Amino acid sequence: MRSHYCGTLRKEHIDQEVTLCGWVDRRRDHGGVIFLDLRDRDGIVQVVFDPDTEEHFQRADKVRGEYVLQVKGRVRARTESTVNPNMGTGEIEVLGKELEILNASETPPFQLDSHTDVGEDVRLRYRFLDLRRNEIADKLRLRSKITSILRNYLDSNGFLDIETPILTRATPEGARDYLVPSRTHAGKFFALPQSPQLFKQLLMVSGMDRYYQIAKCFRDEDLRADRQPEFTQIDLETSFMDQDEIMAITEGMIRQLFQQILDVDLGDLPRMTYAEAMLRFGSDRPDLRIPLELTDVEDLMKQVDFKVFNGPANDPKGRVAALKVTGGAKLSRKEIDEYTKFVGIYGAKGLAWIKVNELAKGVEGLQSPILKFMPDDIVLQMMERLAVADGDIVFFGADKTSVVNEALGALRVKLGEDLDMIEREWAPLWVVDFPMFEEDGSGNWTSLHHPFTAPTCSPEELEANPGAALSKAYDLVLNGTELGGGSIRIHKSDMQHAVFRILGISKEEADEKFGFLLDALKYGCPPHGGLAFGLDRIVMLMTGAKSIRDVIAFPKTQTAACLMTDAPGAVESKQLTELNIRLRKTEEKQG
RNA sequence: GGACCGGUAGUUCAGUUGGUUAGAAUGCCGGCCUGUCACGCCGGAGGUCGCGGGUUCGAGUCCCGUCCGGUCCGCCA
Repeated sequence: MRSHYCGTLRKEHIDQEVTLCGWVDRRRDHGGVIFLDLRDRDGIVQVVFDPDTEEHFQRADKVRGEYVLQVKGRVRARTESTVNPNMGTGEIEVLGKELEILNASETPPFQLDSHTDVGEDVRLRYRFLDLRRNEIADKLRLRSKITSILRNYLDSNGFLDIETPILTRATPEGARDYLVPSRTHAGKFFALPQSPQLFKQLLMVSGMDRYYQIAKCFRDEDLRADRQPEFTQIDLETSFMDQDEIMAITEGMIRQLFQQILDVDLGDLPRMTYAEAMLRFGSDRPDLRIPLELTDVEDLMKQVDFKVFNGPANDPKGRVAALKVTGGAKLSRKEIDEYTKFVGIYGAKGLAWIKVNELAKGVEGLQSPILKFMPDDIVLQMMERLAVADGDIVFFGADKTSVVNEALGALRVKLGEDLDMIEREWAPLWVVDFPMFEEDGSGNWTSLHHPFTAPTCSPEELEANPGAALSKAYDLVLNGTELGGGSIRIHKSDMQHAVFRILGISKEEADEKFGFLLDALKYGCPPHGGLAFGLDRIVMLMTGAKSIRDVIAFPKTQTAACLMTDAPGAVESKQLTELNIRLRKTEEKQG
């Protein structure tokens, strides 16, 4: 039906007869001449109809926005004064000779041109129209290109694309499962996978050696701007590769991706231990674009009355840290109050600060509501350690370590953005040497990664001191976003049982939930490990999208609903009967 | 589960201390126009102020509840 895509026409097509198909983006009727901007997936081109072609001119007169047209005409150069530099096709236009209306359109609920500002709820209700806009469609096109490059890389490195089940059983990975009732097993449920974790490990036991999958994953947890209930992972697993080898091959994948899509060389990715990241940035996914760091000052503060910081005094589980902000003394009292409120979100009970006005005057040159609670020599020692200069401000946090890290870590990022301190466009790194376990506050251990992650020590050492154990886990972080993470897995039964014991999972429970994995470990399981990248987040970063919804064709709202299909919906009682399900609450709203 | 922001014409928004007939822009409809490109000019239609209750002589505006959309905390690798 067509010879060219609208957006691809250029000067070299001049004098060619073309047939175009597309939608009417805009129509400008000048009485004696009608301009139609015709849009398809590749862009927009101006088509001109004049009364010489009377029948077709009359049709062009009847055309409205979003009508679907087939246009035959000749490409011609625009005169110098009518060139439009804002359009890719702005140097040419198509002189329309024939116009066929393939379909009419009602007036759309919102204008689809690039100038329209429209609420996201309306866009999501009419997502099929929203996606017709090139600025949205372009993100999906880039997503397709990204998956294509990743597949090529993995294919050429010997990875096999193998599908794993969507209907599976509940996994222990922490998140709430989406459940699917079984008709043939009354009272039992499938779960949708939170990730293909156990299946890919079993594929290694099977000798598949290198596996990958672009896998849909499901987690029934509350949403965020970068979290959807169903999302996509680039999931991979390898046998007989150690941690460095896996990191090297996946780092190569991400570098090639950025090279080919954005022409950006990410270089060799630096590595940082989890402990260093927490100490310097208060986060295990530090945004290294921002030149601000936390500094421990607990030793200096030992003699100081901690009540001024609203924190627990000399708590061994606490942390006292400072965040120096270069040039931050210009912040107003009101702005500091805003930041105080901001850190309150993370549980900080206050935000102490010292402004450095004129360091040469010593303590006299400082300004702060907390100075009167601190000995002068301590203050000056601290200023020296922080290497402050005139015009700086220093913020302090003193509380439980987790509160200080989260509050000052978030404040660091916010100040970096607010004060326009972002130094470079891309700052990737690996975070390594994660702890195996963390304490949940009531003396129980939980996995920091997941229970199949291998530690760096023996099972005996692990059980002797779980809190000190490190794991062979690694996260790839870019601009403060965790792009992906993985680990070397446990491939021996005694280690897996040791981990289960530490986590308080009984032998019976382990057998019931992961009997198949424990069985597999008995029959020659190779050393193996892998990693999973969040495709949606990668596409977000590469397109600059602020919301994950912008990189998913049909996303869900914050309450995990689809405004277009109105899912989830009620079902007929017959269906429930077949599934042996009775609803506890009678439904007020039907249909 | 919690904090905060928003919901007024198809769309994006304004609406003062609670006061008479709820406005603007854009879109839409009709007319005019041969070089526009977010065309222009003239005219017109278009409203359950999210929903329910309350206070009041009087509610878009105040109060309570509720639904929807969003950002975040908790949660979530």
